[in-house]
Amino acid sequence: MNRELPKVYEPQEVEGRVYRAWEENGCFRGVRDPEKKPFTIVMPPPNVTGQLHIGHAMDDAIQDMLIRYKRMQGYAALYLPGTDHAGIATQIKVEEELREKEGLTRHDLGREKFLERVWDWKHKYGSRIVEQQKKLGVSCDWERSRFTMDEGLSKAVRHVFVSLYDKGLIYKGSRIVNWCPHCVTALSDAEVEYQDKPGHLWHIKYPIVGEPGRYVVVATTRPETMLGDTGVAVNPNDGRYQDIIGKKCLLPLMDREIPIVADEYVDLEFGTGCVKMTPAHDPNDFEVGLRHSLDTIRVLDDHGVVNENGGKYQGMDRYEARKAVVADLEALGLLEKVEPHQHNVGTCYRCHNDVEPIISAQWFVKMAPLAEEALRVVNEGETRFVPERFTKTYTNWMENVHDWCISRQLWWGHQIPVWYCACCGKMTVSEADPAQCAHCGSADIERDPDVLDTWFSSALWPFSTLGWPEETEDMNYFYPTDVLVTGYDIIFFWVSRMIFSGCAHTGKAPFHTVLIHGLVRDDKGRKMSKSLGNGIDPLEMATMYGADALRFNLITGNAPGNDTRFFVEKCEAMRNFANKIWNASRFVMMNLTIHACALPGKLEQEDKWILSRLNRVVKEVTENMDAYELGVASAKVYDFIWSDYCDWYIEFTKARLQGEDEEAKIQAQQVLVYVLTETLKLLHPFMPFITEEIWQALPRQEGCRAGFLMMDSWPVYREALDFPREEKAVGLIIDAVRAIRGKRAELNVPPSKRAHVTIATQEQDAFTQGAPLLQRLAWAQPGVRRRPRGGGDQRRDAEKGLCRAPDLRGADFPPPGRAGGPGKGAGAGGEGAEKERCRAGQAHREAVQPWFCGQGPPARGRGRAGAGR
RNA sequence: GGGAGCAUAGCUCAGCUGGGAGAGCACUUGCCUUACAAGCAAGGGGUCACAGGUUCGAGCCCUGUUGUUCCCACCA
Repeated sequence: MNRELPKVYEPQEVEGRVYRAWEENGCFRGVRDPEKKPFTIVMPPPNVTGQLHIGHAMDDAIQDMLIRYKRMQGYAALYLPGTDHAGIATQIKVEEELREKEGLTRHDLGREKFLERVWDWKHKYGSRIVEQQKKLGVSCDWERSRFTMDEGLSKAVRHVFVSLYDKGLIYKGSRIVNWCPHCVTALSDAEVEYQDKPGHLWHIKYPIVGEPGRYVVVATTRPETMLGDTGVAVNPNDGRYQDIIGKKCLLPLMDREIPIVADEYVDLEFGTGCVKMTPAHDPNDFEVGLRHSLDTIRVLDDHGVVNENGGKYQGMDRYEARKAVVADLEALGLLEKVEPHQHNVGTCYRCHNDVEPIISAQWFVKMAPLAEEALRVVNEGETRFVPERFTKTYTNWMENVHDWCISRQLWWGHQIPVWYCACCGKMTVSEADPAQCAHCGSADIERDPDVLDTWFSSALWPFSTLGWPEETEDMNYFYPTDVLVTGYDIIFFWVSRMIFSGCAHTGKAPFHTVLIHGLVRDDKGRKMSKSLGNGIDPLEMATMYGADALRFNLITGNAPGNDTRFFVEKCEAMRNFANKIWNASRFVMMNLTIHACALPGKLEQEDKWILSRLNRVVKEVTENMDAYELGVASAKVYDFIWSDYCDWYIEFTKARLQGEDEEAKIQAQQVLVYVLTETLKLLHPFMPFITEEIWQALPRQEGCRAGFLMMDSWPVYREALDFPREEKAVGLIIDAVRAIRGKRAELNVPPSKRAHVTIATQEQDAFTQGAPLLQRLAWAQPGVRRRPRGGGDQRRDAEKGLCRAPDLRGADFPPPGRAGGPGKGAGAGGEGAEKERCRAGQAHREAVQPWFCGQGPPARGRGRAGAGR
C-alpha cells in the first residue's frame, strides 16, 4: 500500500489523475442535506467566448479555497459555475470573424442566421474556459453549470422585466444616452470610461438678431454640435448679459434664429459665460432645453455621421464635420479664439471610441426605489463588504445612481419582451410570446428589436441559477448564497445590481458577504492588456509550476482588495514549497513501519511541542479563513510546514527513528503521520492536488483514513493539545542550538571540530526541562553514529558527517538541575570525537535567550572565556 | 470638485483588536548531509515617508504635510 513517491514533485501527471478521481467520485456535488448547513458560492460567470486569464484564476482560486474549506468543515457546499453570454463582447467577436472570413456583416446574414452563428460559436468555445478552470482544481458542481441564455435563466429575465414593468419600475423614454457610434448601441453610465484628453475650447461668435455687429461668444469643446443648437444660455445673475436675455441670435452656418435664455446651470466663471444649447447631444443642454422649451434637433446618426439636419455637412463623420465647421467659421470671421483645453471624454468600455451623447428612445430601470432597499441591506449589515472600505464605494454609487439604460441595439442577448401593435400603436409586455395585441386584439404586432444589457441577466445570477422564479428546493435550501467573490472593478456593473435585484425579486439580499479582491498586474505594476502583450497565461504557469503553486502564489502575501503583481519567481518559490512538502512526506513514508492513524499514548517533549504548535496553527488558520484572510492563513501553513515541521520536528524525530528503541520509533512515526495529515488538511484548500496525492499515497489501515482528503474533516483546535510548558522548553533548546551554530560559524569552527560550550540562561527551569531532548539529539546525529552504514567511507563520514543540518552532535548535557558547573555527568560524547560540553548555568545577562559562550578568542571577563578547542 | 488606497530591507509585499520589525526573491559565507541542492546552515541589510499628538509603550490610534495610485462627478 505504501506507494513510493518520486524525488521531485511533478504537478502535471498528478493533477490530471487527482482531478479525475475527484470528479468521478462526485466530490464536487452540491447536494441538499437536511443534516447539514448549506454554504453556497455562485461563481461570477466568465464570458462564454473568453479564455481564462490570470484575473479569473485568482477569482476562482479564492472561491475554491473558501468552498473547500467549508466543505471540509461539514457544510453542504455548493459551488455553482456558469458562463455569461456577454452581449457586446460576443457579438463583436462573431462579427469580426464574419467580416474577416466571409466579408459579411451581420446585416447581410439577417438576425436569425446571425444568431445561429453566435450559438455555433458558443457551442464551439463555451466549454473551453470550463476545461481551463478544471486544470486549476476548481471544485464546482459542474453538472449545475448554467448559461445566462439558458431557457430557465431567460425565463427569469422575462419574469423580472415584466414584473418591474408592472410595478412601473421599467419605462421607455427618449433621453440622452451614451451612444457608441462604433458598436452602434446605447450604453449604460457604467459602461462609459472617462479619459482626460487634450482638446480645444473654441470661442464662436453668434450674431445677435437685430443688432448688427453685436455677438454673443460661446465656448465649446465640440463645435460640430452647433449644427443642432437650438438656443444660447446665460446665467440669470450675470450682469454682462442682462440686456440680451430673451433676444435671439443667429446660428452661424445654419442661419437659424435661436433664443437666448437664462438658466442657473450656466457657470459665470467658465469660458465666456454664454453656453450654446444642443439639447439632442448633451445631457445638460437637454435638461435646460426642457426647462425653456427649446427644440431638439438631432444632427448625428447612429454611426456618428452628420444627418440630414446638418445641412451641407450631411454625410461627414463627427470628426470631419468638426474640422469643416471650424474652417468655415474661421472663414466667416466668427471664430474668436481657440484655446487648448483638457477635458474628460467618455469612451466606450468595449471599443474605447468616444461616446456620443445622443437623444434616443430607450428602456430604463427606475433606480431610486430599488436603491433604497439595496442601501438598507448594506447599511444594516445584512450584506457586508470585505474589506470594509468598499462599502463606501458601493453606497456612494448607490446613493447617486441614475436610471439604468437597459436596452441595447444588438442582436445577441435577451430580446426585450415587448410587442408593438401596428393597429393601435400600444405596447404589449408579456412573459410568454403573445399572439395578439393585449389592447386591440390585432395580430399585427411586432417585437421590440432591442436586447437587454448583459448585466440585466447577470443581476439575477445568484437566484436564476437556482431555478428562480420557480420555487425550487434548491432555492429554499441554498439561497441566499453566502459569499460573492469578485474584483473591485465590477462593483457597479454587477455587485450593486445583484444586490438590488435580489432584494427586489426574492426579498432577500443575495449573499451576506462580498469579498473583493484586486487586480493582478504584471511585474512592473501595469495592467495586463492585449495591446501591451504583457498578459500572463495562468495555464502556462500551471503547466510549468503546477496549479497548486499558481494558486498559492495568487493569494499569498497580499491583503484582500489590494492589487498584486505577478512574479514568475514567486511561482517558482511556491513550487519549491510544494516540493518541500513532497519530500517531507517521502521522509515520513520511508520511515513508516506501522499503519498509524492516532497519536501514541506517550509523548516526548518534542512531540508535545509540535502538537502544541500545530494546534495553534489550526486555530489561527481557521480564524483567518473565517475572516477571509487567505493570505495570512496560507502564510501560517507555509511557515508551520517549512519552519516547524521540516526544519525542526523531522530532525528531532531522527533521534528516535534511527535509534534502537522500537517503542520510541513507533511513537515518533505516529506523531509524524498525525501532524503530517493534519497539516495536509490545513493546506488542502490552497494546494488541493499535492495534498490529495500525498494523502492517497500514505499507507492506510482499515477504519482509518479512507476516501478523499477533500472530503475529510477540517482540523479542530483542541485544548488538550496545548502544551505551553513543552513549547517553551523546546523553544529554548532551539534557541540554544541556533546560538551554538551561529557562534560556530562566527568563529569559523570547522565542522570536524568539537567545541566546549557553556550555555547561560535566565530560563533555567524551562531550559533544563528540555535537556533530555538535547541529549537524545546528541546521540542521534550521524557524527556519533557508531559505524557508517552501507559501506560508506568511514573517514569521509568522520570528517564531513559533522556538518549535518542540526549540527548538534557531540553536545551533551549536564544533568538537569545542575547549575553552572561543568557537566560532570556528561558522559555521552561522540565516539572518538573530541568531547563537547555544554553547561547549563544561571547567567544574568540582559538577554532572555540563552546564548552561547564559546570557544575561541578573545577570552575575557565574566566567565565568557572560551574554553578553547 | 468629492471619495478611497498606498508610502516598512536592494526588489515585491505581509504585519489582524497598540508591546518580538517580518516573508519571498536578491546578496554574503559554509555545506552534494540517507526526505529535499527546487535543498541545509549561518549572516549582512530598515529613523516602518515627514511633523506633531494620545499612551508606560506607536509601523499600527488621532491631526497635519508631502509624494503616489485609483474610483466617482453633467462645468460647455
